[in-house]
Amino acid sequence: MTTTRRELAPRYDAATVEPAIYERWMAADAFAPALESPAGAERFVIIQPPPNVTGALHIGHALVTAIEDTLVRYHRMRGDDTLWLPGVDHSGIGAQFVLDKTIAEEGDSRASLGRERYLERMWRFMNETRPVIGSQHRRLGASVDWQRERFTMDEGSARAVRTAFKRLWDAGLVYRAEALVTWCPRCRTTISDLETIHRDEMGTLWTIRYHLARPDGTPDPDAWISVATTRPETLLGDTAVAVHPDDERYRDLVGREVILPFLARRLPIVADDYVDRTFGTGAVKITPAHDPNDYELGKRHGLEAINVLDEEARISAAGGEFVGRDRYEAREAILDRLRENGDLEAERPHAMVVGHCERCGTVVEPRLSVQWFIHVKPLAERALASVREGRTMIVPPHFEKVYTHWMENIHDWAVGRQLWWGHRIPAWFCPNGHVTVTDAEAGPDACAECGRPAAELTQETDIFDTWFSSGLWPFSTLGWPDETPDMARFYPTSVMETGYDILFFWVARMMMLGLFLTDAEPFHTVYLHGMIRAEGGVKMSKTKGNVIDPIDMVDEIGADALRYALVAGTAPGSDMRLTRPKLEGGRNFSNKLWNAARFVLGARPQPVATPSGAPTLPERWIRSRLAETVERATRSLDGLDLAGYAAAVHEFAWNDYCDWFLELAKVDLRRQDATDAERARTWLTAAEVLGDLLRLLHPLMPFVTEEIWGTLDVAEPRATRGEPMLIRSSWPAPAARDLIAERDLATLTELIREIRDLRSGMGTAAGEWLPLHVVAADARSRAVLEAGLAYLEPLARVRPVDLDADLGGRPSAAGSTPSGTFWLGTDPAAEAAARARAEAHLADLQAQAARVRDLLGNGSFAERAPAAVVERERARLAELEAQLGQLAAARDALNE
RNA sequence: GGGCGAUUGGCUCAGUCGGUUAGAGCGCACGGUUCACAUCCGUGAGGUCACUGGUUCGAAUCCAGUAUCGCCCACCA
Repeated sequence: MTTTRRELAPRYDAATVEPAIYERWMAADAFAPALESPAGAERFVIIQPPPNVTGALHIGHALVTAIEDTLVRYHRMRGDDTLWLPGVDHSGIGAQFVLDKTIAEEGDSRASLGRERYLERMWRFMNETRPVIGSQHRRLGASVDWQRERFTMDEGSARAVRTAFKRLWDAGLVYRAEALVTWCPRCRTTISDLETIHRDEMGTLWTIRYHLARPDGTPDPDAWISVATTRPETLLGDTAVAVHPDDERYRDLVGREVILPFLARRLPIVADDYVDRTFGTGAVKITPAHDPNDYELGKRHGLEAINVLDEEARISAAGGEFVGRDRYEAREAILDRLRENGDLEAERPHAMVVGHCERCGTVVEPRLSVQWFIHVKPLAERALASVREGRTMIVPPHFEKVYTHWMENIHDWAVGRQLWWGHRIPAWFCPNGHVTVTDAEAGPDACAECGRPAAELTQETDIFDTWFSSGLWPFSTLGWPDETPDMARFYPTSVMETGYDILFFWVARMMMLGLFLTDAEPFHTVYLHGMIRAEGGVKMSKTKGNVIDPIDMVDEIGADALRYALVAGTAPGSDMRLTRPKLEGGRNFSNKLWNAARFVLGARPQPVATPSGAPTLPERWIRSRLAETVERATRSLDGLDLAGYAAAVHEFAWNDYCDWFLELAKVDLRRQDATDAERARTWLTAAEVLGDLLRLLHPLMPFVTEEIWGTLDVAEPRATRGEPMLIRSSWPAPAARDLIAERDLATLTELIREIRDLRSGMGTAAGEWLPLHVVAADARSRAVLEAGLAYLEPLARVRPVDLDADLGGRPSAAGSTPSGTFWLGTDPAAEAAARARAEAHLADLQAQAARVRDLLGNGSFAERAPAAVVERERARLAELEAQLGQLAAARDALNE
């Protein structure tokens, strides 16, 4: 650690401070909840999406961390029983995708290694990549309970997965069936609809002639039916041609047969409503094994489904002469041959939607296979009711509609994946075709139906969709299915925070599985954040070179600055643009805090005397502003409005504390006539308010605030109330505001601002002292100005100040505030500018007064508007008229 | 083909229950060597709140429609 705890370096260096601070938190075991829940404490448990084990954290993870850590630190300071449990997801398909590429470089492949050695290799790979996520989380300041860290492939998760599946099975919610599923030929597994990305693409629509069969079974060269297709290679699997039953053109052909090219298969011509007469030729080739619609039609007409693609999308043995060729190669070959035969009637460009694998981008194929399904309707109904009836709230609320729409139209979940890395489905087959599902780690003792011994059973080779284990995360991490102390203490959880992009993948599954397995909503709030975009609102992508790496930013400007930039000015559920200036704004804010603290610590009287005397107006004022900020920050955080919280604290820190209070306090700390006791009181106020500011800001910017806190603690334990670490300190308590101090200080600052404005407009040199003449609006204002003379003079750069100015015979009053009018003694040249300004000001006030007068004169307004609103307008008019009176008097005096 | 969201100064975004003269940060202009900070200080300019119509004493805010952009969902060969 290079910084001492006694003083702050002239420049804030996040790169050295932040890691040292994290070490101190770890050493103090500051993240874990207490051993036992404190009596009377509320519970706050946040659920985070466990990042994929293989990756490095991207900017989206940094956003997750910023939001969640802010909430967690806030609740910890509030004294809630707070848990943030870290972990990583094994990411079945994603991990295999990455490992496959890695081992390919080593000259290996899935096939060359075999399942067992591949999995060994995977575990080795896991152990290499897993620590990366952890260390990056630490850099971002995540105050997670590392002792409870979990992994979706650990033993606890494995047990939860087996138990969950067994319970679903026992409840009759699991079935195994042949179905047409989406298949990725590169990942060589089934993927779900959600994992399929549909893109509009320009393809080709080919028109192909299928010749009618003659009685002897040979194709009739002169009679054919033309069908349109975008995937000619699938014709190898055709088992019919379909037309619309009412289509005059083909009425006579229904019931006859055509001969499939290359394979010479006889295909019936069937009639079905599904066919769109206006599309293509109005006749469709039917490939039940490779098209969802054809599959349905095939079932209606009892057609055979012939699979012509293997798992890598090469033509299978059923494809005759084309066997073994890649699907696109085969397509070209087939087209060439059709062309040669004169059976390719037409080809034209055709806009269509093509499905791609989310993971690898490969064009997916519908594929007929036997799959495990979860019957989700009953699960979805409960998940819907929970949200509809408000037991789980979604933030922002409009995502409830998205959630509802998806849940209402949900399809059964194909949970099996033909991969190796993941939880193997705990189902065993016996030679009699029976299925036995068990949650026992060792597998079943015997077939559940016929009693065949375990030795004769074989386990299912499919594994679970990664989201099945992720869907158990809120409770599997707490020890479920056992009734552990953690389950009792932390479940159901509080807030589940994630991006809206995985609402269906993850949130919906957690809701369904959580309700079914634990009979409780797994969390009471779903907080969805938006996506982070680059400049111009475009997606960040490596190819565009506009990716912001969070760890680079932490290195450069610090985690605090990054966190601030991510949280400030963002609304839940909407995308945000992260730009360089925004990040710099965060850095500047860290710097500002650092320097404010440097000032406060450097201004410490040596020694600090026992304070005495009544607090000054600025002291009362800053405490009142603090009280309001505490209220605003608390309300915002309780309402999950992180941007509101960030704005409240930023405004207080910069505008109230630095720009006004510290400048005013400098006057008191440096005045000659002050006693040590008074000076001590002012300084202590500065230190104590700084202490509370650090508390308020700590959830969002934990490092810089903790570092300053450490120094402040040494310099002034009263300011930290003896709480040695900020992370374990308490959230500021609500306090009463001092509205009189706020009004009185406004009297002073409004005048200062007006004078500065006038000086700036006149082009007065900044250092030049000008005489000030003031006519106070009332006795109270005059008293405030008199008492505040010592502040007024240096901050407005005016001297001497005449508080009892006489308007008669003086130059035009150049400015006015609600508490009075004033003019500056100036040279004649500047006076014209001042006068013009005064006239403009007067006109503005008159226009305002006229507007309010009109409003009040409108009978309907007085009658129908609420009394409070009317009253407010009346008061405003009175104030405007008072100011106008003063200004008019000043002008009259001049004109005489 | 459905659905959702957005549209507020040059840029990025706030704007509560409809109620003063619509705010902030960045950028811009002008001025600044005052002992916390130029990653700063002071001052200022800049907005028909996308458009049209309606409700209302009063609309950025509520309602209807239009336009543009974005996203999600969807089995048309």
